[in-house]
Amino acid sequence: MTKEAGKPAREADKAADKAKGSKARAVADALTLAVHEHRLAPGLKLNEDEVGEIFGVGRTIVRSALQMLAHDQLVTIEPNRGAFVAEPSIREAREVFEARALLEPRTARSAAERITPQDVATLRAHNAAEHAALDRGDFGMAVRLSGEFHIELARIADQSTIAEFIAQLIARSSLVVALYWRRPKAMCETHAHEALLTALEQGDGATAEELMKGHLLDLLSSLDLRETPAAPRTLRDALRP
Amino acid sequence: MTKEAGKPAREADKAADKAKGSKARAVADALTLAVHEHRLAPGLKLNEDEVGEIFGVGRTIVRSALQMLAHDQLVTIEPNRGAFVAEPSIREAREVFEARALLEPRTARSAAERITPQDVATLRAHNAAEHAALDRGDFGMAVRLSGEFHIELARIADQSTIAEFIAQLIARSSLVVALYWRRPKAMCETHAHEALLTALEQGDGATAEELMKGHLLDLLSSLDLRETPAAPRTLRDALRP
DNA sequence: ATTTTTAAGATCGTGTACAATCTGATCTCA
DNA sequence: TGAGATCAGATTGTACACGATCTTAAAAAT
Repeated sequence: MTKEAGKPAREADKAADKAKGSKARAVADALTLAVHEHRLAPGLKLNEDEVGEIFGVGRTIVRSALQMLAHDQLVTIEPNRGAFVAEPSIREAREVFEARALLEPRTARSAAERITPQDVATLRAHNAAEHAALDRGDFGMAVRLSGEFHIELARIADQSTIAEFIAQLIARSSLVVALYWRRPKAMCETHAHEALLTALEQGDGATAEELMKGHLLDLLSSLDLRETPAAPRTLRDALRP
Repeated sequence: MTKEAGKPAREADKAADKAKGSKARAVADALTLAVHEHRLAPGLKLNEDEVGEIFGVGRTIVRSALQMLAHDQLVTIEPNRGAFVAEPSIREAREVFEARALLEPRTARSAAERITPQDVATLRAHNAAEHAALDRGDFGMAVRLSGEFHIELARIADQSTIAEFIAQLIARSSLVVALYWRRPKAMCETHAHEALLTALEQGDGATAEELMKGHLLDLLSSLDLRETPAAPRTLRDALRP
């Protein structure tokens, strides 16, 4: 009996599951969450020793986690310089939304065809939480929940490969929003999500696809992606705050 | 100052080849290439010490490279067990082609709108090399070149984010082909590529999009993705669905 | 005073050693 | 003989130390 008998509750084991997967994954997930909630500003330097100290792990773990994030383009690793929270260029920002425009509308249609009442309940809960966060003024949490809505949709569509891509794009979108957000008139977003939700609930795939397409265009148009003059955006300047 | 006299010796060639990326990237690229050429069979165990010995690097580098490949789902890392060349399930195989169907046709259209004579020349060279490899009976090289055709197309479309996704999907497609290929009547592929090339050369985006869509469907239909594959690859896979 | 040089400090890249874990085989007992 | 326990070998997970490289800033020379 070297091992505990059986496997206990699945939901309660979530934390243990991550710890078991690997500490590096746990650190990477924590950092990703922080990016989703806009708690890590683009350009911030992520010192390996410092991060390791915070999470109580060695530098090896931190390095592994940072490499994961670098692969998702959430951080950029400059050789012999260190890791920094990524600062997506305007071009990259456009590319991210271009990719989302290719993936998400069709995925929303698929989701509409397979959605279950349970899924609807989950999404409604997400929506409610997002509203609550906005009313509370917790913009970070609102951005995170808004992104999770899209990720959950991809998961419902039962296409884990595409869902993985979308998750990456959502994370990068959080950085894009942090950099190029125009005005806090984002409230339309939650309404867009609600309209989507009703279409999904009725199994109306075509409408869901169109709504998602429009939603992404709205999001894109709410950004300020004009070319910055002379681009004085060096890392040194970015680190000045 | 005298950098050349420092420590060139045996690593000079590799340093010149991948001067920018680290050694880990070089190892990862080499392994990826081997997968593309069907030189690494799915399910093969990649012993860290062994790989390190082959490439003349330490286990740290190998570990980093394997983590990169694991992120691309080219290898699966089982905790305390090691790394194995991935064996995509039938479901994963379908998902890969589903994702390609979403990304590549529209990307082909974009490529047609931006393609330059230089790009056409490059693609023609690729095509010729693919034909030559097939005539020579070098199927591994043919598969690799066929994949690179698609990747190059995405690059021409000037959407590096989407190109990155497609590159991942192509790599996984190589594994899928290795596992589920039906018959060596793949010659249609090269003709499909040639038809695409002419459409691209004429800037006919709509035709290119349609051709790509059909090409991907042909590819998918040339696989044997029946739910009951007579070949449960390994006992481990059979026991761990 | 400005520019170049130089040195110090800090950070990252890599190899190596040790601990944890798994696999496979041997041994014991019914 | 067969099932279960135990142990040796091997492999991965992690921490740590040393060397390489970059940044920073002071100091010296023009």
